[in-house]
Amino acid sequence: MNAADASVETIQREMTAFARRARASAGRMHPELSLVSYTLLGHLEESGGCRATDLAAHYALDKSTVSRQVSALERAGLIERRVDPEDHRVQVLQLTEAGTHILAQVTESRRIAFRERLADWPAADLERFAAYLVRYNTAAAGAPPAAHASGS
Amino acid sequence: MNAADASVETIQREMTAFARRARASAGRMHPELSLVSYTLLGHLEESGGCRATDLAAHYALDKSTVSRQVSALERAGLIERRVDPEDHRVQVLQLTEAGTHILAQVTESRRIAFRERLADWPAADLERFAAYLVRYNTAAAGAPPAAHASGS
DNA sequence: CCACCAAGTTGTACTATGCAACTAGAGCGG
DNA sequence: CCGCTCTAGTTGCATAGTACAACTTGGTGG
Repeated sequence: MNAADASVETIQREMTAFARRARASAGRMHPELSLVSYTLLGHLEESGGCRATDLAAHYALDKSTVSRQVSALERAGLIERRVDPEDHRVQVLQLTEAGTHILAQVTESRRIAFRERLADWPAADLERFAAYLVRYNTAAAGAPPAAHASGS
Repeated sequence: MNAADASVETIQREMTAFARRARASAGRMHPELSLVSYTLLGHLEESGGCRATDLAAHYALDKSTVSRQVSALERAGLIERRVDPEDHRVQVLQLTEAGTHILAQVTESRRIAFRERLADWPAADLERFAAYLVRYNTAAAGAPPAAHASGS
């Protein structure tokens, strides 16, 4: 195995290790907003409102899963649904003020946690690391890990 | 917000996005070996055998969770338990040949998937990315994201 | 109008997980 | 040696997230 392969293996292992911890960590940090809810809210904020189907597609989740998450978020008053006047099947999801507020809070406290862990990193390394992650995830979104199995 | 903060935020968002996908992706890739099982087997291989409590501590899982995972893995014939002769409370967990084999298979196919996504990366970037991840996870292990909340 | 497709919802099942209660073994002070 | 306490692990119970399948409702094209 050459150096590049070794790096790939390290990346694999470390990404995996991180992923395994993330959910639980996120839950411990913010019992009120699970990792999934957080990402859904985040997407709504970025997109400025979208359909449940869009969320499902974006996050490779089943629409039933999204439906339930959305219900929970609506019950919690963090998002609201508006029937699209042009297509009554569609519900446009949008953050409420409470949702925007909570999202900002959680984002901030997550940022603090991350910043703690990254405190002693040189700025140049942070930038490169961030860029690598973006690049990696972009590739992953286009060609998911299951590509050779799922085909989709 | 300065450039470093922006990088931190990007890192946070991208790590989160990855984490959210990882479990499902791993499951689709290898229905026979969940992400958790995979990491547990991996740890057993690395450590050359350890106790359930060690696994729980290492992965910040409840011992009951580990106990069930271990039971499942044993049922599947991938690991075996041996009572420690020096302390009959302790079960030393070790990979069986079948476990070693499956682990190698899954590792290989995961590596292929990762390599696909990283195919067009220069070797130098791979190395740096890997190093960043290791560094990040090491810091995370020492000072988990919930550090400011959990204390321990 | 009817057949078909698309967006969501709901029923059901499964997995991972944590907490609490429990069992069993180890170690310690009397 | 006896009980107290600690540790390792198991089990009962509850919860969250997820998928799949069946269904409801609304749009579209013949």
